[in-house]
Amino acid sequence: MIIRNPRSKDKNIRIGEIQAAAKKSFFQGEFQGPPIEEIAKKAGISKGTIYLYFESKYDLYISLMMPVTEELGRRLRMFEKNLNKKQLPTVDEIIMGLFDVYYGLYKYDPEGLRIFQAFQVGNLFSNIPEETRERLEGEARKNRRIVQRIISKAKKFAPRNEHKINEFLDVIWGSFIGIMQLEESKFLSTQKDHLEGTMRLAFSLIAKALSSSSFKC
Amino acid sequence: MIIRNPRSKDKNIRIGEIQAAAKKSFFQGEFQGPPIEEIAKKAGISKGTIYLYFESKYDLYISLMMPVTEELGRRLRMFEKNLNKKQLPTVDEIIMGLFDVYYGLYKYDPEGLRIFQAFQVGNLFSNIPEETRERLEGEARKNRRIVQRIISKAKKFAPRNEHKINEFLDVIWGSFIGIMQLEESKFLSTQKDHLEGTMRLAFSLIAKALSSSSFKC
Amino acid sequence: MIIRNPRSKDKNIRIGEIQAAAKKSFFQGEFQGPPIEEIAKKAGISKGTIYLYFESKYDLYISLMMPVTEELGRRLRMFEKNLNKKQLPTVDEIIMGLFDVYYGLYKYDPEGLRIFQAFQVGNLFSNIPEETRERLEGEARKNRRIVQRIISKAKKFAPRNEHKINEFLDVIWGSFIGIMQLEESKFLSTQKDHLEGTMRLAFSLIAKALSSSSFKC
Amino acid sequence: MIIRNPRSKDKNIRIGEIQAAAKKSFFQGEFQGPPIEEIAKKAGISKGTIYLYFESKYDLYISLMMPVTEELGRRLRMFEKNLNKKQLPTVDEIIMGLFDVYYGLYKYDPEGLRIFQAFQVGNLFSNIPEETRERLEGEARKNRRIVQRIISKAKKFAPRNEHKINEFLDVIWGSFIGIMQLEESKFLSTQKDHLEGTMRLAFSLIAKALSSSSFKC
DNA sequence: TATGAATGAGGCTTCATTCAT
DNA sequence: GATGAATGAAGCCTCATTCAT
Repeated sequence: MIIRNPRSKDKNIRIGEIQAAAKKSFFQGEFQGPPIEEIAKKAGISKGTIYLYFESKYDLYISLMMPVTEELGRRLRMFEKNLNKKQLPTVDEIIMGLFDVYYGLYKYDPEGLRIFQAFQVGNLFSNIPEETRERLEGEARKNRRIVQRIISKAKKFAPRNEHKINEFLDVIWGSFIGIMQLEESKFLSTQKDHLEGTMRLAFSLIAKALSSSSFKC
Repeated sequence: MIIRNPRSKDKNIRIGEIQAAAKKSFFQGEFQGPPIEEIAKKAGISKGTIYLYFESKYDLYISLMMPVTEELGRRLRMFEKNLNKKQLPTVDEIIMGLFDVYYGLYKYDPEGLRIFQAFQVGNLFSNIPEETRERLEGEARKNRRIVQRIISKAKKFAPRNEHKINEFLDVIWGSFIGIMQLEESKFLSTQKDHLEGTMRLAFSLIAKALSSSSFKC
Repeated sequence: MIIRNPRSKDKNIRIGEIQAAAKKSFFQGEFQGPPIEEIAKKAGISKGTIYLYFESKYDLYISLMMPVTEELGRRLRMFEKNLNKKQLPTVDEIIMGLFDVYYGLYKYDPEGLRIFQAFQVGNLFSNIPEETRERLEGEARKNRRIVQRIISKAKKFAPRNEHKINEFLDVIWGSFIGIMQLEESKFLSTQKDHLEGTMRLAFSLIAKALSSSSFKC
Repeated sequence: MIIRNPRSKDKNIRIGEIQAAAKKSFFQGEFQGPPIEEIAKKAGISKGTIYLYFESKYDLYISLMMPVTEELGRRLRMFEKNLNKKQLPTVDEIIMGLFDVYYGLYKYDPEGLRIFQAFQVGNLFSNIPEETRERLEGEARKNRRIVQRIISKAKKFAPRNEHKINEFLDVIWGSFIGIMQLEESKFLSTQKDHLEGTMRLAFSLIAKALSSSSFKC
C-alpha cells in the first residue's frame, strides 16, 4: 500500500514539490541533437546514408568531439615550439599566447567547441564506449601536460605543488569555456559580440595576477 | 527534380559532410529531461497532476530557473548590506566575498544552477515565452547591478568605462559557471571534488590582479 | 585484397551459387508477425497501448504460447482422470482418446497452436529470455510425462526402454503438428478441410500398430 | 467519429484482447530470411548482382523450393523402378523404402526441406505468382501420384476409396515434416539427434498397422 | 555483368499530453 | 483535485531495391 501525498494541498507547496522532483532528476535526461533526418537534409543526403558511415546518431555525435581536442593539441604544440625559440618569455607573453591559442581554436571551430561543451553539460559523456572515452581523455591529458609545460616557463610561476597546478589549469580552461558559453548565449539575444574582449580581459587578469610580485599560487 | 549528391564519393569527404551538417544543426536539438513519469514518481504524485500545475514539461523546466536567480539576488543584497557596514573594504575582501556568495549559492542549490546552465548550453532559452524571459532577464539585470555596485566599492577598481565593467562582470560570472561545470564533470569520473579550491583560486587571481598597482582594467 | 568470383559465369552456375547461399542462411532470419499497428487496430486500441501491457512485440508473441501449453495440460490431466475410472482401457481407447485431446485442443485454439508451431519453425525460440523458456519447457515436460503415464496404461504397450518411449511420444506430437500444418496449408488453397479425417487416420494407424500381436516398440 | 474502447478496463481483459488480436493476425506476418547483403556475402558476390538473377528477395526464396520437389520426384521414381524389379514386395519393404526416400532427401538437402516447411508455416505461399505456384503444385501432384502407385503395390493395402488414399498420403508426408521439424527444434537445444530413430519408428508403426490382418484403411 | 553507395518506406518504441473516472 | 490508461506524433534504425559507375 503506497502512502500517497494527501489529495489536496496548498497549491504552492505542491508546485514546490514538483519542482524539487524535477530538479533532482533533470540530469537523468540527455541532450538530444536534432533528428537524424534534419542532419541528413542539411548534408543533402538521405537518412539511410548516415547509417552507412556512423553506427548510430550517438556515434556521429561522438565523432564530432575528437577533432576539437586534436586541433587544440596541434595549436598548443605549435605555440610551445614558438615559445622555445624565445629566450625569456614573460608571463604576459605566455598567458596571452594561451589566449591566442584558445580563442583561435574557437574562431576555427566554434560549433565543435560548443558540442564538446554540450557533452559535458548534457550528460552525454556517461555512455560513451570505454575505448572512445579513453582516447578522448588521453588526448585531453596530453593537452593539459603541454599547457603545464608552457606555463612553467614563466619565471614567476611558482606553484606550491602539482595539485595547485591542476587547479590553475582548471581555472584557465573552465573560464574559457564558461565565458565562451556566456557570451554566445548573450549574443543570441543582443546580437552584440563581446566574446573576444571579455575573454582577453580574463586572460590578462590572470597574467597580471601571476606577474604580481607577491603572488603565490 | 531534386539535384542529388553524386552517388559515390570519397568516403572521408562524405563523412566530413555529414559531420559538418551535424555540427551546424546540433543545437537545434534540445536538452531533454527525464520522462514526466519519472518526475511524478519522484514527487510521489501522478503524471496527470503535474499538468494541473504546469502547462507543459517545458513550462515546468522554465519555472526552475527563477528561484536560482532570486536566491542569488537575496544573497547579493545581503552581502552588499554587510559590506556597507564596513568602512574601507579591501579589494580582496570584496572579491572573496563574492566568491562566498556564488559558492554559497552553489552549495545551497547545485541542481538549480546546473539547470540554469543547461538552459544556456542547450538552447532552451530560445522559445521561452516573452513575458517569462523578461522577468528572468530583469532579475538578472538587477543582480548584475548589485555586483557592479559592490565592485565599485573597491578603491583600486577603476574601470575605464561602462563597457569594461560589463566585461568584468562577465568574466566573474562566466568563470564561475565554467569552473563549476568543469569540476562537476570531472567529479563524475574521478570522484574527487576540487570545486571549492579551484573556484577560490580563480577568485583570488582576480583579486590579486585588481590589487596590483599597475592594473588598469 | 578480396578474391572475387570471376566477373562473368555461366548464368545457371551463378544462380545456383546464390541459391546455395540463400539456403544456408535462410534461418538466420525470423518469422515476423504483422506490424504492431495492425494488431492494435484489430484490438481496437492504439499502438502505444500495447506497450502498456507488453514490453515488446516479441514479448507479446511469447505470451501467446504459454496458454496453449497450459490448456493442453488441462486436457491431458482430465483425460487421465477419466481413464483411471476405467478398469482395462484398450489400446484403441487410449490412442483415440489422445486424438480427442489433441484435436480438441486444435478446435479450441487453432491460432495458438499455429503460433506455437511458428516459433519452432521460425527460429523464434532462440532469443526467448531464459526464464520464460524454462517455464515453457517445464510445462512441456510435464505434459510429456502425463502422456507417458497414459500410454503405459495400455497392456500391450511394452517399450524396450525410456529412449523408445521418447521416440514414441515424438512420433505422436510430431505427426499431430505436421498433419495440422499440412492440412491447414492445403485448406488455404482448396478450401476443403480434411484435418479431422487425416488426423484420425494417423492416430488409428498408431493404435492398430500397437494392438498388433507382434509389435515390439 | 471513432468509437473507442473504454479508457479503462480490467487489466487482464485488456491483455486478453490484445493477445486475441495478435493471434488472429499473426500469420499476416511473414518469414523474413536474412538481409540480402548476408546472402550476397555468403555467395561471394555483391548485393546488386543478386538482382540481376532474381527479381526480388521473395523471388529468390521461391526459387529454392522447386529443386526440393524435383529431387523428391527423382528419388521416388528411382524407388519405384527398383520396386518394379521385385516380384512381391512386402508392405514393410514398401513403407520402409519410402522412409529411405524421405530420410535420404532430408540428408541430401536439409535446408531445402526446411525452407519448404517455412513457406508452409510462414504463409509465404500466399503471394506466389500463379505460374510458379502451378508449377510447384503440378510437381507435388506428380510426386503424390508416384507414392500412390508405390503404395498400391502392397497386397494388403486395400483402401476403401480415393479419398482414403489421399488421407493416407497426407499422414505420411505430414508426419515426416512434423517429426523432422520437432527433432530439429529439439536438436537445437539438446544437441542430441534422434531424427532418424524417431522417423523410422513412425514409418514402422505405419507398416505394422498396414500389415495387421484386420486393418481396413 | 558487377558493384556498392544511396535511397526511403516501413516498423519498433518512447513519451508528452489528454481525459474519463 | 487526482489518477493513470490511452493516444499518436515523432524519432531511431533496418534493409529491399535502385542505379551511376
